[in-house]
Amino acid sequence: MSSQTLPKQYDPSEVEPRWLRLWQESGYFHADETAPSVPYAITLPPPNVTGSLHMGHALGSTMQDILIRWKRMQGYSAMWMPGTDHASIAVHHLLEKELRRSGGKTRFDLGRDEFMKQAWAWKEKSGGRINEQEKLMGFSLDWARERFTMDEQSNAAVREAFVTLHEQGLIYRAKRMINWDPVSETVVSDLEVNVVEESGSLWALRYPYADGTGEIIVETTRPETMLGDTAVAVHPDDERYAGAIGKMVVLPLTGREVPIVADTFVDKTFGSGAVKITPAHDPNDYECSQRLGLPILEIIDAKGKICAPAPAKYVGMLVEAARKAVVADLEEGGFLVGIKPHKVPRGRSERSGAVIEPMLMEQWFCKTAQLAAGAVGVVEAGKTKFVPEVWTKTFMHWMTNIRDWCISRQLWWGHRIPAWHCTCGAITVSRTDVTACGTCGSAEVRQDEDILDTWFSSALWPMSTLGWPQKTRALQAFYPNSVLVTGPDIIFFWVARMMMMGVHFTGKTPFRTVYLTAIVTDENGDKMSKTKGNVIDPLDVVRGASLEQMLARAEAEHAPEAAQKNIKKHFAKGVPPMGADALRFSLAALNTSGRYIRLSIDRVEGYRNFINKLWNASRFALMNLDGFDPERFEAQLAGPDAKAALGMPERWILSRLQHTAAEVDAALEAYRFSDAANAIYQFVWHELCDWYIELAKPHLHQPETPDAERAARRHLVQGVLATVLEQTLRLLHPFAPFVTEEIWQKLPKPTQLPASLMVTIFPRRDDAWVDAEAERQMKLVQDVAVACRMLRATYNVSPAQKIAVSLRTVSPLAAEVLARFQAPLDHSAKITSALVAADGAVAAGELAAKTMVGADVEIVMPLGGLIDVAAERTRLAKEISKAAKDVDGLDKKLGNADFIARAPEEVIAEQRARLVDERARHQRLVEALASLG
RNA sequence: GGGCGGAUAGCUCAGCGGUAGAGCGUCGCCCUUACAAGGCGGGGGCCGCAGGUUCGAACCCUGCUCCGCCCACCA
Repeated sequence: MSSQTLPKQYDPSEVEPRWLRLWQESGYFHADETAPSVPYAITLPPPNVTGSLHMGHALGSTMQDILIRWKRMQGYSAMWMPGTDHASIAVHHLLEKELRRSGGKTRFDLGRDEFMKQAWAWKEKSGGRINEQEKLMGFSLDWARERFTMDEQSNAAVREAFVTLHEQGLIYRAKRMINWDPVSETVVSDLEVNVVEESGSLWALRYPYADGTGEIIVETTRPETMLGDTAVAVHPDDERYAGAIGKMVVLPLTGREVPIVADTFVDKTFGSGAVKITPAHDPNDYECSQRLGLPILEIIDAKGKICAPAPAKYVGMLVEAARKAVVADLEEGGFLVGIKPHKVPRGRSERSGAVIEPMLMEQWFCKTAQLAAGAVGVVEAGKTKFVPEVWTKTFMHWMTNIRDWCISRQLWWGHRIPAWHCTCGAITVSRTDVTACGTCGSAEVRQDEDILDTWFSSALWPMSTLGWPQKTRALQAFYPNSVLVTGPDIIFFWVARMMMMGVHFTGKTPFRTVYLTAIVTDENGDKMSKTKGNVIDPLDVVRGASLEQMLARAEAEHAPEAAQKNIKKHFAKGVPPMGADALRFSLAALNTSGRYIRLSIDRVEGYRNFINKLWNASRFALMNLDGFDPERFEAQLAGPDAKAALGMPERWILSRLQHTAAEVDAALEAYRFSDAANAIYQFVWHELCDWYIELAKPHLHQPETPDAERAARRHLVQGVLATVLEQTLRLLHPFAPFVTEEIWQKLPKPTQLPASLMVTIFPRRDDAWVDAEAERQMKLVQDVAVACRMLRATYNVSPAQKIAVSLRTVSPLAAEVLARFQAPLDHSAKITSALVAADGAVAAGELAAKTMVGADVEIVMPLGGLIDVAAERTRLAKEISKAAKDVDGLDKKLGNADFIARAPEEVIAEQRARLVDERARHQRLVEALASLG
């Protein structure tokens, strides 16, 4: 088998497309529901078809792919379900923005059919782009199963769920106080409203008593709503107004008379202690009106404009304009008592940013109490676990305080509600399209104009993608999913609702574990946003982007001026191409248990360097594997004397590999992605590259004249290097699939292995190769080498210069190890060592730099004229003082009777041993100092 | 107003009862034929503050001070 050579630098742009194609064609991404192996399933949170993937998607999906690839390599039937979400209101918002920009039109100018046509076109474009991105990232999604939330199967699931819930009385229609978005002209759910405190004013108004005996002062942040007041409320215990309760006041500007009522919800200490009641446009006031049976006047319409029965003067004004007009008129009429600045909580639509208008409207609702109880139940029973665990509380708290869910929307892009209204007033809800009223039989029926909240279909997603409501084989195999990986920001929107629906319809939780990822921010901890111009686009990181390209794109997307400026600041030199592996590995390595991941190009660059390091280690291996026979080596390794035939460094690296495999496995099992990535990083860079490859070099070097023993040794070292590398590639493959596959394909290896790395078996720790003794010996060699290098560096010894060094030790064990590994040690530290059995006396004669390794080994490095006695004294004095401090501390601890009496025995023994070592070390350092004269 | 999380090296974070760690940055020396996207070495920490528990606390408990989230119908 001939070795192959690799270029000096890893070039992902050349490598990635090749394997993408091969994997696609291989069918490895597909998991069959009829396969005999144990199923492992993840449903990809379907990205919105609003644009392209952002870094949050890249993070979540990379973690999913790591899990899927890892489990696939462990032999599971690993299924990862792809798909996209129609994202009703988000798509509306985007399309309408486009309409406004290109001619000031609204969806109503276009009409329902034409709007839907455009929405579908948008979906095709955006969905295609998302697919493309997912493929480029190397995600091993089961493409044959790909779904969309508005496809046939999903539509069927939505209808089934809606009708069933309606039959069960869990979906109902009612007139309730809802959140109205006057810009999108639709109702939105409580979750889609963000309440922010904004600066506004508090107006004090004078309402005169109808009987002319006085007046009452009310304070409000929304004076325009006074047009719809139907009462003034005071607290029943408020003595100031004891006599006023029951009186009528004349409502200014309208002339209407409204009563003064008593209700305990009023806060006596706020303002005047009297509050105007506008039942139709304030949730508090509405509830008050219900308690007291007050009339309701709706004076704001769906467009956010004042309407009758408000006085004609104001009708047609937008809320903001009406406020100005009302205040002016009140002032003119002498009803305005005062204005002061006031912080007001203002609800804004999450999507459009419009100020939410609380309104009374007839809508469809989903009753949540019973559904929530089911979801809470599976969590309490431990059927679904949250990782990190802290989220359990957040989930439970919301679920136990949940309110009914408004599911209808006055939008077009989505699932139309399967309810038909008849002229007789009856509503027919049906799984199939209705042509005749279910009550009177009339053909005068028309389908409800509204559509369902996007999250209604999302809630069914883990089931509907597997064929529900049909009892399919896929559903049986892959439901419940093994894990859901998503962001904590959609626990309520999505996770909770999937659990409610899943438990309700199947009796089973949709997923055993919910793993919540961190939120990706920029390096300053600010959320990435296009308006801020701090977005790092995953594809830019993968393929690279020039500053010009980034600016051009921002311009095409109509990003604000400030964003352009920020892009110039953040990405002055653009983004260099890093490759998908570097990005994937970075995301894993940075994904600690924290709530945020601060990502920057610099950090990805560090991990790209790691990928390149592995590349070059492999390059070295391939350059030195000529003549290597994997079959022969495998047979040797399986033999009874295999271990004895290997050198200590070989046994050491194989032992370290076992630890690494165990660590990676354990970390992934616990969703500690950064620990898994870092274990591999540490092993590859600091064990395999820094030490093993260096120690292997002399053995790999071809002798001029053939020597049977050397050739045999060389073959063994080649075998260990190839094996360790091959196993490392397997460990790393879920994180960095491309580079590992590329190297693996070129590596000489036994012929019975499969055609792709992605279907090899994931390494597990093999205790037979764990070798504590080799690790102990290697540590001594490393420590001595490091100490020698330190002395060399301290005295600026040229790297080319070999130096004679005496290694003096009182320990026969250490002496034996050092003797055996003198050659590799000399090679690694660039020294010519001489072992000396120390007799306690310090070497006399020429001045030398000295240091200790542990308590046993004294390193004496004669440097001839190089040594600076004063500097050496300072350095040694520092070491001595540190040792003295350690000795002191240990002395004190062991002199403490309580410690001896109460601490565990092994701890005491450990401390005693340390004291002995530190004392000896200290003693010899002191002697070394003395020897300097 | 409730609830949750965080404060450890210059930066980003691990560690969560028994010798304070990593990555990046920084400083010094090196283009040593796998890799300068590299090698070798160094410096750098009252582990937020104050108490307590313990033989022993970065770690457990209490309080405080800052940051940051989430939830909530107060005019």
